[in-house]
Amino acid sequence: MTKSATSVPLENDPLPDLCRACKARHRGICGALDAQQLAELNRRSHKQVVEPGKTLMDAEEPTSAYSNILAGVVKLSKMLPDGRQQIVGLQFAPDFVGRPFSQESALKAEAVTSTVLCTFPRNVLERMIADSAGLEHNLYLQALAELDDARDLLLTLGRKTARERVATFLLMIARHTPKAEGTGEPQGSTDFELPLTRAEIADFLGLTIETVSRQLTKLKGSGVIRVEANRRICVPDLELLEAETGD
Amino acid sequence: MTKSATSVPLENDPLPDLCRACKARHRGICGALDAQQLAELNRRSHKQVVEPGKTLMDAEEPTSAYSNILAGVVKLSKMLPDGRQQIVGLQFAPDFVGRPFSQESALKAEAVTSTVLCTFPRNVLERMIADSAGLEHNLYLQALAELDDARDLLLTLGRKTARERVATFLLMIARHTPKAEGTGEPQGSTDFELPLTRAEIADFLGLTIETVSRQLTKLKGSGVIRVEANRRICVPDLELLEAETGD
DNA sequence: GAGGTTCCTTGATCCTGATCAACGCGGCAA
DNA sequence: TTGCCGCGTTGATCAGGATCAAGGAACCTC
Repeated sequence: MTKSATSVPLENDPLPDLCRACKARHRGICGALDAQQLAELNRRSHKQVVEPGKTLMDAEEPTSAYSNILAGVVKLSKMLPDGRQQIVGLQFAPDFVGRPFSQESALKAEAVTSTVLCTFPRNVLERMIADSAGLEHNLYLQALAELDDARDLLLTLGRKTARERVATFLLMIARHTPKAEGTGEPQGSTDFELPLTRAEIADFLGLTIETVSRQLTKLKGSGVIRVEANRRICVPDLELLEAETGD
Repeated sequence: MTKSATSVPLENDPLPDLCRACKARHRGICGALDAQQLAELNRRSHKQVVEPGKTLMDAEEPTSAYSNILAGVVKLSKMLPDGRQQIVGLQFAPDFVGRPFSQESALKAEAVTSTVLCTFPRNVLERMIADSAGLEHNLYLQALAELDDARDLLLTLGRKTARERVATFLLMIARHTPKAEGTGEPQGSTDFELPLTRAEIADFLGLTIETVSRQLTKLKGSGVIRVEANRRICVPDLELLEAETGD
């Protein structure tokens, strides 16, 4: 495993530039490849910027490509025939997006923020999986991590109150926002931008827009958060927020 | 992959008896092993019968063993500190139970019905994973299948009404109950036993016992199901039930 | 048979979050 | 400027499911 794999100075890094992000967490695909495979992957992949709201993958049409997220946020959602919608997962860099070994995924993947992707054809990846055990291992680790995420969310949707759900969501985003270092932020406090609209937060938490808005207002009233702009949240004390999550 | 792998007559099957179930679906571990590995696995594993309510795995203590389910139903659940509980997955034969590459799993696994397991030590499996790509592939496929299950459940918990949730659950169980052949059951009808108590169904669907009970009564009143005994359900027309699920 | 248990159902009432509705704000095009 | 939008907030009301409460049925053990 590449626990602390930043021993190679970036300038001399044999990794294709698209793939550096993958080394940070076990959720990208590049960490497991050897130099030759990386080179091929880089040759066959292309960098892509996707604007908010655009679809990367749809339940209707079979996916022909896979991607690694280099920057931005992607939502995975499911919809009922009558239009009710549920976001079943959020993915951040350097997550892998796509559904190996299956032509379609029953999921829709959409860019939430402006998103930078490293995209490559399905057959290239599948061949690489076939002859590189490490690659499949990395994908497996990511699937296990997504499974943990999904099950945490199940607990949230099945058993938490609206207030707890919103607090849980805020904490999740706070944890996905890299801590700006040396900014003199007091210990235990954070400041971050919500990548999702209220409607998306509602679809993630199984609530309505109005309820999300009201709970944010109440958390503000309790001094747990400050809402600086619509999207900008300040958490003076993370422990206070944690105490609101129910777990 | 072993799509229809029952070409070998069972009497002449080189598979250890514990592992035959694994061939049916991509959720067991044996399908991927060669004869020698199967022999070792069989030598190091033992068959185990677990009574309803007994714990196979707990969030508190690190798991030291993995299992394959040979018969019965296992529930995976999470609990909040105040006791609220959510079942986040149900596993049937020949699913694999355990959390590779992690000492603890944040989940509790309990037998729902009387369950037959094939259990083996963690280190044996992890060594086999290391030198058999096929094994990890099978585990990966199961993780992907569990992920799909979890996300279906997310949609159910986040966006469906109580009636739809109960219908969805019944249909899920119906589909996991092997169709008794040649019993002269009319086409499209099914008859099955609920493996879970009302309380467990409630914990699975994010509802209360009372709501589950009432919705079952209402579905009965609408002629969608008949409740023959507390646990025995008869679905005269599966399409009627499907129409109640919301999807 | 009495008494306990567990599991399930049903009724009455309450409350959280949904629904319906109005409005504020900022951006943007005509 | 005037209208839009899209996005978010707030208020009033409603309703679905939770909660509280009681009781029935099946199964123990004594």
